[in-house]
This record gives sequence, structure tokens and C-alpha cells, in this order.
Amino acid sequence: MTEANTALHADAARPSRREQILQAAAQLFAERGSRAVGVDDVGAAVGVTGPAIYRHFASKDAMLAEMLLRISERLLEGGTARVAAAGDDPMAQLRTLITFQVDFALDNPALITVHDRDLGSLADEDAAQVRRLQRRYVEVWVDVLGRVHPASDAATNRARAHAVFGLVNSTPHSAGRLPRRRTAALLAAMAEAAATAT
Amino acid sequence: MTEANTALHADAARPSRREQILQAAAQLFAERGSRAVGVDDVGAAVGVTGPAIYRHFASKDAMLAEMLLRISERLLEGGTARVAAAGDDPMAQLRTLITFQVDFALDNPALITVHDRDLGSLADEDAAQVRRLQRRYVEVWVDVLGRVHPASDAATNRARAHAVFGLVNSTPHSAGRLPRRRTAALLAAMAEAAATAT
DNA sequence: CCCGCTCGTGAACCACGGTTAACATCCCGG
DNA sequence: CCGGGATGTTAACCGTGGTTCACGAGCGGG
Repeated sequence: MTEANTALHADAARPSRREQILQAAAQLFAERGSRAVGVDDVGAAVGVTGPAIYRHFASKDAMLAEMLLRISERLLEGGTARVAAAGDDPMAQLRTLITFQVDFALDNPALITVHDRDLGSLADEDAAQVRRLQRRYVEVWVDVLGRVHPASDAATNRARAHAVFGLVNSTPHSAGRLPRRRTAALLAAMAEAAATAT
Repeated sequence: MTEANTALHADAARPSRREQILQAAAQLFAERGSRAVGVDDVGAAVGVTGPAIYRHFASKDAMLAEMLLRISERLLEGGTARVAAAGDDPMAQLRTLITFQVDFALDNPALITVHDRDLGSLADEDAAQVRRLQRRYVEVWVDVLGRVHPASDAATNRARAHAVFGLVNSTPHSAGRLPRRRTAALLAAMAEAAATAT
């Protein structure tokens, strides 16, 4: 694990074999589910044999773990950054969160799919870590929603946040049939209407 | 398969062992994913050993297939029936569809979860059949949405329908923390706002 | 030039889990 | 009372797939 500390920077560099594997695996996992995809499949997708994977990852589970951790981190970091940059207006904060989530979902349909389907097939410790990050991201939304809906309690706003996630993340199930611009606009409008509904 | 034709009636009768298995399996599949739960697990959940399952189902896949087919059928039948009984007002039809979907999701969180996560791990023929039923159900929504949004084309309304499904089906991810009545009301309000957003 | 590290390969190992086989048991109809 | 179907159990079979092993090939630096 000597590269664990540099992983966050390394992926920004040239797409190393390691990154190719992660990307290909995300695609395959999204299509068939992580359990249905073999290491040989992942290897074949990047032009190597199955066992070659173990030069880059400790195990198949470690791959999935890193994948999910990265997604959760990107969402949390991106969400907090956007809110911080949006000023004090709650509605402005909400809108920036929505467009962020919509863009993320449209840019990474595979990651979104894996994110909330294969969390279950993860080692307890990794799953807990992912859930921690998820929870913090949800809290970012809950805070903003709390300012938009001063009369609602946190539990209600949590349900609101999850509902908006479900709405926006529906993209992978209906993607491709509509040009991206229109999809983004439609989802953003629906999400805002849903999030602000009494 | 001598009981195939009476299956729809039989499950309404006393919960036979067969029905117990289906229900327990749905629960387990929802929690861990169909691939992660073994035949022994399902058996244990109803108080028998693993191989006993094969007295009631041809295979584990057959279990999943019947499960998904039933869900899809119930949604399609329920949806068409509700719309037919709602009169001519498009908004009334939309509202009845929304409350139907919300009630279904709140009543069967496990089925909803399995429904759109384990469709991939199904034999091609069964998967195609399920997808056919799903498509017809979506079309029920698209028809209604088409009358609510006369200016939108079918592709847009399809995306709208999927987004509303995602919103309503987010229930399993946030269920339990809020009393059911409040959850139902909140989801219905959000769904209607989202579905009618321009 | 050659050590040693990186990245791969093909073969083998081994555990897990779906499935089948070979018996019990219970219970009902004749 | 008896035979047979429904329902289970335990043991065994066996394909699949994750993982390890022993072994190259390329390659950059001392």
C-alpha cells in the first residue's frame, strides 16, 4: 500500500494501468453488478489477464472499496465546496447542490449505479467508512434544506434529501434517450420543485 | 408447473411454505443482494434446510424470476386499474398514480429494492419478460404525463416518469426514521411537484 | 553489464454455493 | 392397514471464480 497516500493525486496524472482498471471495473460493475463480474472480465477489459489485477489491488473487494470511497469523497468535497462558494442565500445553495448532483450523475452514471447498489457487498469496515462519508454528504443537504424549510425537522429534511437523490440518480435508468442538456435542465427543474415542495 | 395458472390466487390464500420462501427471500435479497444470499440462508429464514427449497422452486433463479415477475405484474395491473378509475382529469390520474406508487413502495420496500437492483442477475428470457412489463407500466405514466404536459414529447415524459420513480422508490434508503403517514404525504407532495414542474 | 523492480502470464489451489441423490417421515385416501 | 405423494434431511458432486505461485520480460540506474 505504498501508493495509498498518493492515490488522490496519482489519478489526476496520466491514466495509469491502475486507473484504467478502476474505470473499466466501474463500467462492468454498473452493467452486471460487482458480484457477477469476474476478475478475468475486468482484466480482459483493459487487455490483461485476470491475475494481473493483483499487481495493482490487494483483492477484488479492495477495488470496490476504493471505488466507492472515491465516489463518496468526491461527492462530499464537491458538495461542501459548492455550498461554501454559493453565498448565504439558502435557495442559491440548494440550486448549486442540485446542479452539482445532476452533473455528477450525468458524468458518472456507472459510478452512481455502483454507489448505491453494491455497497452491501463490501467488508464491514469499508462499508462503515463509506457510510460515514455518505452521511456527512447528506448532512450538507440537510443543513441547506433546513434553511429552506425552517419549519421542518431534520428527519423530514433527511427524507427530502434522499428523495432528491433518488430523483437525480434515476439518470442511469433512462439515460441516452434524451440529449444531455435537456436531461440536465429537466432533472434540475424537477429536483428544485421537489426539494421546495411543502 | 401445474400450479402456475393458480399462482395468482394461491398466494392470496394461507401463506403456504412456497409463499413464505418467496417473502423471506425477498427480504434477504433486498438486504444483501440476490447473489450474496445462499440457498441455505433462504431455507434457514423459513426454518428448513437449503435443498428443501427445490421442492418448491426449480432453481434459485426461478425464485428471483417469479419474484420480479409478480412485482412487475402488480405494478402494471394496479397502475392501469387506478388510472381507469380516476376519470378523465389528467391531474387526478397523476395523483392516483403517485399515491399508488408511494403506497406500494412503503408497503413493499424489499420488493422495490430487489426490483431495480437484481434485474441484471436474471436469465435473458425472464429479464426480457420483466422489462416488457416494466415498459408497459412506464407507458401508463407516460400517457398520463403526456396529458399533463401537452407540449412535451414522449422521451421527455419517459425521463420524467423515471425521475418520479427514483424519487418515490428512495423510501427503502430512508425508511423507518419517519412515521409512515408523514413519509407518504411528503413523498406524494414532492412527487407531484416534480411531475408537474415545467 | 547486470541487479532488481515493475508488470504480466499460465497453471494450480481451494473454498463456496447451487444442485442432485438417496434415504426418512408424515399423512391422507382407498 | 397400506401405499404413495408431499415435504425434508444429510451427504456428496462439481462448476465457478478469487487467489496464490513460479516464472518470464522489459528496463532504468550503479
